[in-house]
Amino acid sequence: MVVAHPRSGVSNCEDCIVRSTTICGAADAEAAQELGALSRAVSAGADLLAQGACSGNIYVIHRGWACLYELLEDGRRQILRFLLPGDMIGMYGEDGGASFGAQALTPLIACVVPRERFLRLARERPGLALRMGQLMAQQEALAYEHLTSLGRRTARERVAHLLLELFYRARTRIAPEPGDQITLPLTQAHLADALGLTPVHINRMLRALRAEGVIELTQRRLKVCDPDKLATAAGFEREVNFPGVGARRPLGNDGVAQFGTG
Amino acid sequence: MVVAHPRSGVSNCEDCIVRSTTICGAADAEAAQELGALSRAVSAGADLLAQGACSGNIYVIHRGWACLYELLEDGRRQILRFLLPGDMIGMYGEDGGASFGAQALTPLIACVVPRERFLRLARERPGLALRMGQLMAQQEALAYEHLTSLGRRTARERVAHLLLELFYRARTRIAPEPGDQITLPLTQAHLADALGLTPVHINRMLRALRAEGVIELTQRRLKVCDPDKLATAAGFEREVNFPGVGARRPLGNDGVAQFGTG
DNA sequence: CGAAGAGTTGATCCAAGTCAAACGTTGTGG
DNA sequence: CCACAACGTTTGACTTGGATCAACTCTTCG
Repeated sequence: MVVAHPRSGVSNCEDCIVRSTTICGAADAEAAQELGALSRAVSAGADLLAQGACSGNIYVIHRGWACLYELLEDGRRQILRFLLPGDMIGMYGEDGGASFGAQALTPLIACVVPRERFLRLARERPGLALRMGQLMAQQEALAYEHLTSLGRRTARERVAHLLLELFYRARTRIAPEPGDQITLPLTQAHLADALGLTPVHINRMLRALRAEGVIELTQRRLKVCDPDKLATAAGFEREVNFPGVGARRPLGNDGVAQFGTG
Repeated sequence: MVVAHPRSGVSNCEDCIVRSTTICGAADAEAAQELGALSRAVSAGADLLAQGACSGNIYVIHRGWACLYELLEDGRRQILRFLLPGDMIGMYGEDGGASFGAQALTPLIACVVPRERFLRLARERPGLALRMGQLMAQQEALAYEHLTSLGRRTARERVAHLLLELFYRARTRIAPEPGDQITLPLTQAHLADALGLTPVHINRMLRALRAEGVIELTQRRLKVCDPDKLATAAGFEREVNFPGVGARRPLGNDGVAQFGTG
């Protein structure tokens, strides 16, 4: 259920760990205050934004995971993007209702910015508008990378590619955890809906990667045991390159420490 | 081959038929002049922008068709987007080379805007920056629609969906032709690379649609004989809805005249 | 005319889907 | 604290949509 946050607005924009990576990084103090003025808490599994709804808002993820999805009329679902802290949705107009929905995957806190308010701020601050364009360009590149996966990569490559991307993104957006692990709050059905496969087939690909000692994945935790093998399985032959994540590093070093520092 | 346009800049921005639909629509006279100052002609089949190149430019298609693509290391190709007059590429940074390439499908004229010049203009003109964000949001929505096709639609649905989208987009971007036809300068191999299928299978789907009297497609001309059947084949059950194209119309009227006038 | 590219067709194969049945985990309420 | 329900994962047997392979034909254009 959607619940009003006990106190409107996130507690403290100055301490926000994703501020520099998101739209607020380009906002002066006054604008930042307006952007962070409202927030909403959503429980895991509930919709932050229902497909077809007219919310009139932009949402910036503050804490937790969500996914952007499209539902077809017969119930098939495509997950378009996983949303991490700092990610933004709602820039696309909603005449006739939002084309895409967003569902919380964990308990979620999102900053709520009425679209009109954002436009007013941005009309006076070119830096804000440009920053938004830059973020959208990153999203677009990420969407294209995803598109290539669905169109031209095998099931195994898709799974490896997505795990690598999520591992990398989570490391840069969420306070790092001890060891080369991340919390991955997704079911195999989520991976299936993101990758255009069935949960059964996702399961087989994951088991294979586990059997080969490439990853460990249990109880919502992902550990990348062999980053190079995972990159190879994802189809990277020379270097790891994630347009839209801002990540590019040569292959050939072992260990995981390089991730997030390039 | 890439050839310098005989006279730098397109002949006349005032007469540009896509001006209002693209970035230039938000530009004052001075900015418009700077945006249209340089252009480049590219012959059919040549790259406007090679994947991996560092051009430092934004390109706005002025005349002709192109496609944005990603090439995998083993030669597999994914077409990410078909570019029509008014479409823009190159907003995403190119540190280490462009992640995606763009190839002309017909003789092409594109306006060339050095990225630094655009940023300078946009820093002084919030309207320009906002317009860019709006266009990118449209592109993003279109990319998501494409993503859903590759992930969750059958081959037949994908083909019908893409034809409908291209038919609709071409009608709004290119001077309309007599009859319910458009020029579609694509080979079946292009459709295959866009839809994640093989040319052989594209051929079978097209033949089926032709045999059912839904479309006619010969010699680079597409005629939509039965728009409702095509919409149904694309998976639309109630209304045609193209996020990112700005098109939404109810099903149930015959004829094609409604397209492009909504 | 002849060569290269694009479209067409049939035969066969295989990656991923479907179906079905356990088995594990998690959370909840009695 | 246990029992049970709901949900997620695993596994095997079988099917299928689309790929692959291999001709052959039709256009286009120099």
